[in-house]
Amino acid sequence: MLQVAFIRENKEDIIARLAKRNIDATEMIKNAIAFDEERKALQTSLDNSKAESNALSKEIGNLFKSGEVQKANLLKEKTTQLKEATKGFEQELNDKVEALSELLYKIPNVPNTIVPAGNTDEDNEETFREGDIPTLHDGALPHWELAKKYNIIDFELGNKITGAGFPVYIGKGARLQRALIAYFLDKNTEAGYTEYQVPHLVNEASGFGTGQLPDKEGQMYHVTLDNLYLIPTAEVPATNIFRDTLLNESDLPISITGYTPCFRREAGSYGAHVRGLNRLHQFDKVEILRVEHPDNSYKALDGMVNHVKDILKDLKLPYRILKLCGGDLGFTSALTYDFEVFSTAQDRWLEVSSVSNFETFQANRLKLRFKNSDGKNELCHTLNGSSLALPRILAGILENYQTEDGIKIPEALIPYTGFDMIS
RNA sequence: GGAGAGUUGGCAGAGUGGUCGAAUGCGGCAGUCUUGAAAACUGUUGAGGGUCACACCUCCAGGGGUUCGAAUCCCUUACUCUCCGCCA
Repeated sequence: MLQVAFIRENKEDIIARLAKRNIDATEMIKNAIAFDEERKALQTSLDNSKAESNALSKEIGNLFKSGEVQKANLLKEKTTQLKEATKGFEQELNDKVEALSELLYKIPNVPNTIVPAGNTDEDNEETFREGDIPTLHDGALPHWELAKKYNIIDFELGNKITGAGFPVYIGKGARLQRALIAYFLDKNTEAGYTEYQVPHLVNEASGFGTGQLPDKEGQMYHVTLDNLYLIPTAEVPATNIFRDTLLNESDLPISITGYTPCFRREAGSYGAHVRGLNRLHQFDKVEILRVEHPDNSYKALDGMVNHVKDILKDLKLPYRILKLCGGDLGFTSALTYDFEVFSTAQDRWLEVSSVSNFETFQANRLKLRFKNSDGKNELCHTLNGSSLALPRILAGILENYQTEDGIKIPEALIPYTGFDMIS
């Protein structure tokens, strides 16, 4: 969420930049500032009322000590009236604060100036493309057919055990999953990210910390008996490591990586676009996350983009990078690059990674700060990205590496799979 | 599941009704010494609101209550730990 002080000082600029998301924030911004003014006024009234009570209490204490009980009792009566007033102000203030934060929760992050305008994914700007799109043999299959043909993923079995969107990986398919996870984690740790294993269920406070709650709770599976949520991404537990923390400047930057399964309730659309591995309720992902000094966060974003590029290059998958337009940008992000791998047999691009800079948007809600060189507490910048999400990478490999004799394994993965062919 | 103890500043940890925003240690910052660093010594150092700056207000897990006055007493919720039980 945005800081009120920031809104107050950059009103026009914020409205102009939010327009890139195709929202007219004029009213919200105006209200936020007005609510804050009102909040301040109420706070002052309350403070004055409390200051008076405090002074009286002190006086009463002294009177009791010096034995002037009658005088003390007189003052006591006065405090009773003050209490009423204080309570009233308190109530009003609470209401105002709540109204303000509800409003703030609804204002998305301000897009970076380089974010292209646009409404949908059509308007995203391609910034990079690499890798050759292979020419497949006649009768090349989409990955769900390949999965069946070689008996490496069983979608129907998942239906039986749980429901749609919970595939079962079998034999070399399962081994390939495990190989990808290990490979990604190795690549990330080699690049300086510290590996973490985090819980797959989080409490309510964590859900609030990263903004899944209060609005998007429908997207998470909820364990009502214990009031815990299954994580939709490792970003939630990993980011909440830093909830309510005050770092030293020398602690920055922090780079962590972790593998988790991800659980998403979202039903999504139907048809070919959600077939097979394209969209699942449970999938595996390796995440990278950074906590940065504000001056360095965009450099860090570039670093993360380059890192993901290296991996895709290493896997020899044809991919492109998109700079997301305002309309496609996530609520909390200031700038996002999406990575898409070309799925040759489906003849479409599949999103495999999304790398974002949230600037202070997450940190503000998390209360993640560092002590800067002036000794002042300042919000950190947070960034994260997938490095990488498994299902669509798997789909990309299956489809792009298929031959008439079977599916070849990318060279970089062979040390992890222990085999070079699925046939 | 049963019984008990606890939750205090960046961290550890004292504090049982007014003199407590809170001892002490560690850490951080600044300085002395040193070619430089370490060590040692000296000073300084919680957060938020508010103000031009002060004043002032709030915060001792969250919420509520008692009281003129609460870190301190009471209720409640969450969490942590110990012992017992169960168990991978």
